[in-house]
Amino acid sequence: MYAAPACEAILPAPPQPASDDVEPARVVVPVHPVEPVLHATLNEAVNDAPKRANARCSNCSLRGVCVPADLTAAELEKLDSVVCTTRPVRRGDALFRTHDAFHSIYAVKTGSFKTVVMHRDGREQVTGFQIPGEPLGLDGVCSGRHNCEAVALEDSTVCIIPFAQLESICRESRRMQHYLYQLMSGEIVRESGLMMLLGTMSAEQRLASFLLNLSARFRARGYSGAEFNLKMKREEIGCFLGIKLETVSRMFSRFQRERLVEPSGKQIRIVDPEGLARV
Amino acid sequence: MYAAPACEAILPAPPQPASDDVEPARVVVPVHPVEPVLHATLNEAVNDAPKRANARCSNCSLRGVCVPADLTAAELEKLDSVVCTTRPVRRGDALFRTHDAFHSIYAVKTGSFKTVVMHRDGREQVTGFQIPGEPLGLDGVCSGRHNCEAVALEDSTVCIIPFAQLESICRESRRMQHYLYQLMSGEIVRESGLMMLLGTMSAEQRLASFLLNLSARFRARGYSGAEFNLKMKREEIGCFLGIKLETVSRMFSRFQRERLVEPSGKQIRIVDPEGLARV
DNA sequence: CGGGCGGTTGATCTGACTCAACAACGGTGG
DNA sequence: CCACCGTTGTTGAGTCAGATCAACCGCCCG
Repeated sequence: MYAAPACEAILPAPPQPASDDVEPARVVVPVHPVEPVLHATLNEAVNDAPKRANARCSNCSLRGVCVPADLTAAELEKLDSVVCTTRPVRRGDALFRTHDAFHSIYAVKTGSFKTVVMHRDGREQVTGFQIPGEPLGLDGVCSGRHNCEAVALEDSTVCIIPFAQLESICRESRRMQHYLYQLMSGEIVRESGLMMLLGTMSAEQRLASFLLNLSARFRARGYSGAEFNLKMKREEIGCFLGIKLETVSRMFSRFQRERLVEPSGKQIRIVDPEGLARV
Repeated sequence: MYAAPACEAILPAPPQPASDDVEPARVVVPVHPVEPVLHATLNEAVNDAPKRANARCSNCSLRGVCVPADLTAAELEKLDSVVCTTRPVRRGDALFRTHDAFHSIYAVKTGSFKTVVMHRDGREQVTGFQIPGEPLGLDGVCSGRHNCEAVALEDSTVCIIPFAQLESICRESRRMQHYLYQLMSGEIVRESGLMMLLGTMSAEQRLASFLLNLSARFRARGYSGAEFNLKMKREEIGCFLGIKLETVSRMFSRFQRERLVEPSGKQIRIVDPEGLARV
């Protein structure tokens, strides 16, 4: 389970020899990226306006994470011409809401998000947490409206990728076309894994899976897989895992007692990953 | 909930004015399609061999269900050139298994399937049931291997759609390209709905949702939405809904007591859909 | 006719929920 | 700087929905 997390695949798992270029080494140090302050002074209106700026996939530190590592220069150039804007989203604000018209998909650039689907009776289910390099909004293609809401867990930025333009790139580049199909298929696989988690696992196993999965995703991005900071609160974790917040808290305590993890508030250190996997 | 089933969307919900052509009227009669006998005499070997035959989307009774209703003649012709084979699958046999190499996606033509993901420790989760017109195998695009196994619930047939060829059609036709993205996105939405079901609903609500969803899907295909035959057994329903077979059975009994449904074995008559939706 | 499978129902048990109290934390204003 | 208050997290006690274990029925099929 530790080596091959079943749920929440690390993006799909496309041809991604990855780490044979300079990128990972450069981002390996910070357990957390420094929170960008550039938008801390922006007011709400400006906050919502996309910012045309250094949003170039060709020199983004996440190249090879949210996009295949081996695109040709021509393909990268086309991507750059489409993915030309980023947008800051403040902690607690929604990037998009359920039933918003769908125009773009997004890639988390910095920070983190949760996606939430809700029932008319008020019931909510968190369907995922997204960290840098991970996609948002793929569920909107189907009906032309977003099916869930994406909320920033901390001050964050996303790259905006207008879907119609992405589609036309994909008609020209076989590689890009296939990658987009892989991305969507990966989301399907991720959700199947979660159905397995929700349908068959005990509360203890759910939390263990969750921690190992997050750990693997952080590691895959060059952050530490052994120690990380959970930006989401216990209630959101519970809502994601299909259990109550008190149960989440109890399971954390149990793991601590059993020397599996060392939680200090939101900061989590995974002490015994094999033990966690055995739960 | 009844009018707009949250989980298991009826294929996505793409531009599908549907019923303004002759198809639905023609298939409206049989609550069950007559089970095709053509392959009942075939032996196992032949059974596995795809059959090149009248697999033409252009005159398939499911046109407008598994493919947009308003494709141009040219687009239909291209589709026909790719979707040229069907394959019978015997009850209990697998169309594909987890880790099989991915080459094609499939559309159920007759019969029905379940898809199952499994954990190395033997835990299983049914991730969906597919009826005629519904797609199978989209989860394989991501890694190039199937992520689940698809098992026929009765003697069935599928249309085989080689994915590489479908991709090249999609590079030529904007409509087809977008439809395929919609199809995959629809699967993502369907699974989100199921996560909501598994994460937040009581056993009673799960079964009610399940029945209403099946009902809507049958209805959308011209079958009766009020009375249908569950090909899957109680255990499979439970494994899909994340509850035990005894609980499924108890909930059926409860629904019968409350005059919501009239089950006689696998044949189900929905008596009070509004009541079911209120559960 | 017998055996096995699928389904139903009852009795008991238990993991997670609910309700409740309290501790720790972070931000705000005096 | 500290006092205060709302939010978030932890822990305990009691309850309940659904799991488990078990008996039994009906049906199909050899």
